[in-house]
Amino acid sequence: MSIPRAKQAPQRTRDKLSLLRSHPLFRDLPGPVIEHLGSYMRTRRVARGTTIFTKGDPGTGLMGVLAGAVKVSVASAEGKDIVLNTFREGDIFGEIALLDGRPRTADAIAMADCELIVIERRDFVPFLGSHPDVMLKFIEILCSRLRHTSEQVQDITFLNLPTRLAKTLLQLTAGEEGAQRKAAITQREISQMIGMSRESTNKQLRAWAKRGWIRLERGGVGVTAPDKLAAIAAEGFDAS
Amino acid sequence: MSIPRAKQAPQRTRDKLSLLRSHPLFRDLPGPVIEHLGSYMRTRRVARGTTIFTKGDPGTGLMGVLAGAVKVSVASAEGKDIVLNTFREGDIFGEIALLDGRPRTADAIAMADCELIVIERRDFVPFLGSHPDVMLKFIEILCSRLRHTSEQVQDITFLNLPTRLAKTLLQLTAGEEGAQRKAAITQREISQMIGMSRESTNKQLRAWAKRGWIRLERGGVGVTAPDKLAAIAAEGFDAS
DNA sequence: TTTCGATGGTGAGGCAGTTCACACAGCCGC
DNA sequence: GCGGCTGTGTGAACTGCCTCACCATCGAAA
Repeated sequence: MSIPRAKQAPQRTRDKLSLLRSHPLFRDLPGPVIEHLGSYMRTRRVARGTTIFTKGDPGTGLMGVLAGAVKVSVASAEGKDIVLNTFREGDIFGEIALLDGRPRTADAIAMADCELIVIERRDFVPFLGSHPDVMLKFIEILCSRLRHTSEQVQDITFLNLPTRLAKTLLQLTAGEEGAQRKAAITQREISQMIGMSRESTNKQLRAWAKRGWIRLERGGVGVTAPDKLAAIAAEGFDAS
Repeated sequence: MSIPRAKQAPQRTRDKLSLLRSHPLFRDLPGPVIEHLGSYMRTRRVARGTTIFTKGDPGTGLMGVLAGAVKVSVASAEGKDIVLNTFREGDIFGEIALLDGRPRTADAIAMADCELIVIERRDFVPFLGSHPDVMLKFIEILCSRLRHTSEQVQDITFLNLPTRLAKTLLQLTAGEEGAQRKAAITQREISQMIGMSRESTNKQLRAWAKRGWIRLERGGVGVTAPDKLAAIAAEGFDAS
């Protein structure tokens, strides 16, 4: 859980150089270096549902999200899926295969129509070698990913369905404080994020919708009583 | 799962400089640099059961295992524990708090009498800044940790008790090919590694002991039929 | 317009694993 | 050599969640 959520940003497609300049990884670099990096990047548009890369692929490079949302998930032999992480506008992903050169260990799938930037390993690794400050930034990213995945292990082993669901709904809709907090996501995807069956997830969502805590629509959830969900997420059970 | 297991090494306590020289992190460094590093390190002996650091502690530094074994675990509000990782002679741990300077997110506890080396963050970070090659090594370590924790998430969500237990037993006893493969570990600790109750774990262990696949003794398990366990770990169920 | 896949909704039944309540052995300290 | 603690062994009862088997609806493609 604890999906890193980008600050609410302009809806329109951003320029790739503007992503570089605003991203914590690169923003401290001198302008010419950023333009140099930009020349290595290419952009890629993918439609919702497209597989961006697959488990076992040689990890060709680093990806960045200019617009849209991406989920990184793995499938079991029995066809079940679990979502390991989600990424939105301004996030980067795929850095593990970039850094260690080993094959991808999960699939990346577009949750919405996306515009991505791609930078190849063969171009980036030499750059990295001569920029220890960027290496340090990557170390920070890896540490935060590790803390995140660790927390996921704890959530899965310690928390029950309502608690995990409440936590996830709050994270999905965080950053939309003033207005109606809502997220565009299917119930199946929610169930894969919390590692529970779609049916169980649906039943809990319905129960909350009946109490007026959330609003359900096709392909989306809106949180109307974040305080109630926060209480469940904190208490560890559904105190009604 | 997939606990990184150090190669079988001499039982006696190793010298701290010898750990540095043989560890992949440092072995490519010139001799004087290693001796310089060694001057920053201090060693610490802890008895089995000792808490080495606790969740929430300021992350003071990097730890290395000269002798013994350490588990990194977290406790839930209800008193349940889960083991996130285990470390043995030759391994290093605690690198996350070292690298990002944030508080520890888990407890480290000695599973046996240990001799550890400690290197403080304030000493190490400046060193790191001037040694990009060591930073790269840390990046590799972080990547492999991330792959490991990711696999743990998958194991917990996809696999059932017998499968996870078989996998863990094999990893615990790996590296002792020729002789009787055995590990010194309590059943409670095993149950915390696989995220199941002690009772359920005990029942499965007994069942296998009755079939002669493993041998149980107080504070230890010996695997006598690794092939059978490997079959269960692969098949995903207990085909008898 | 029809068809079809993806999404959402719902109940009955089952089972893997938990929880609880013990009992008993070894081992340590005093 | 006496407590007391840790580690282990076991059964009965309970339960959260899964599986299965549907149906309804929507949207896009044919």
